[in-house]
Amino acid sequence: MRLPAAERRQQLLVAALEVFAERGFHSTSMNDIAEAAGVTKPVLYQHFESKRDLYRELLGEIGAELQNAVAKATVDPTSPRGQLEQGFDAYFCWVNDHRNAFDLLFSAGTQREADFVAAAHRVEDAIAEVVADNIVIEGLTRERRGLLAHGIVGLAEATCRRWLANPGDIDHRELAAQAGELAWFGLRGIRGA
Amino acid sequence: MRLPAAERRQQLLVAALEVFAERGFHSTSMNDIAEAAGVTKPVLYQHFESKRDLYRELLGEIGAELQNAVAKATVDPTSPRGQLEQGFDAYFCWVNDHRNAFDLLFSAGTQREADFVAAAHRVEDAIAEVVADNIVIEGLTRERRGLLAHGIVGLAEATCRRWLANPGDIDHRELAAQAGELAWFGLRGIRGA
DNA sequence: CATGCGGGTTACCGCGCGGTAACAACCGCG
DNA sequence: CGCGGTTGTTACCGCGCGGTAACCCGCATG
Repeated sequence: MRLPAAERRQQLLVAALEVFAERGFHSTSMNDIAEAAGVTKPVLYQHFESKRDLYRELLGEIGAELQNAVAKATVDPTSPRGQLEQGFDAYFCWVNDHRNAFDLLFSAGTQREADFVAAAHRVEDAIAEVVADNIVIEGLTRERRGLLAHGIVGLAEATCRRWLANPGDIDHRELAAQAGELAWFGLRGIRGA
Repeated sequence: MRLPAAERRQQLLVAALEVFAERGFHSTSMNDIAEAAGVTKPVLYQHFESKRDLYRELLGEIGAELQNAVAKATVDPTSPRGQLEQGFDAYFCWVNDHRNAFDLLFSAGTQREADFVAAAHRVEDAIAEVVADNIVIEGLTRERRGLLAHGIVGLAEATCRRWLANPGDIDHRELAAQAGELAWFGLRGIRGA
């Protein structure tokens, strides 16, 4: 069945996300994606310059979404601890609703392709920045704060992976509460230089 | 120059590690590795069944090393908090001495190749298990403990990545102290159900 | 009915890479 | 010296995949 360009493009992105997330970048051929979308290869090339281009576009969209979700959840002027927990919750919630996207960003073949890696890092950095802004400890190097923030972002990532990998269905709120506690009390314990 | 089989094999592993760590699995050809080792392709195939086989072997060796380093550092019967810090220190220290290996395990092309990913996960799981054993909080599900442990392992990983990515040369001990504090006080703050 | 255009398909190219077969040089040994 | 085994090399194959050229079809319009 034929579709107008805009819709087709969107559908291709959806299909590509699914296949890429499942099989990774390199193990996925353009044919695979086309087939998954019920069309043939050249159609893909009508909408995207190249395979890498398609992948990049996905990464960009997805990364912006996640970044946005976290940023939006943390501007709300509540207690610092609340901000932290809300941030985690937004993160986990988003992941819960976009597992494929999460896989694509942080598990699938995004690794080691220079520009891809850069895209994923940009997201992590952006989120870490938000976290870092909420770390208020006297006598701490900027660099040290950055390390802590990245550590916490990594904590969120790893927690997610374990969460998704295991069948035990824990609500993302409980998870956020736990991770939030861990991070919060951890940060409170840090002594400034 | 000609080498006895055992030595050549070892040298090939070293060369392969370097190239794989730099360019990732898929972007590295067998020719690249051979060239980096100063030989030609068929020599590689005299020592390793296939490209994947070579990669697997590297992952296995490296993973075991890291796992070992952490495990050895934590059997020492000191305070729980000391164990935690020593664990981190062993981790960071090992990474410091084997940056390529770390890259290969957790950053490079270990991507989405099912068995490769599994190898990396085995290492994380093993380390997380060690961590989990040291978490003694009443009223916590086994699953919850696992999540915390994986979170902490992820924290270590992410901290490392940020550490290596940035020029600022911080000593791995300082890093371990900081991460240890974060994790320790974080865990102390967790309330059992 | 002609016509033009947007959406799709078939069929193909070229290249790079994993992998191999066949051959060549070097060693120790009787 | 001749001889076997070990270490390397040159030259090749086949295939899969990214990417493309050329063609097709149906619809809206005058």
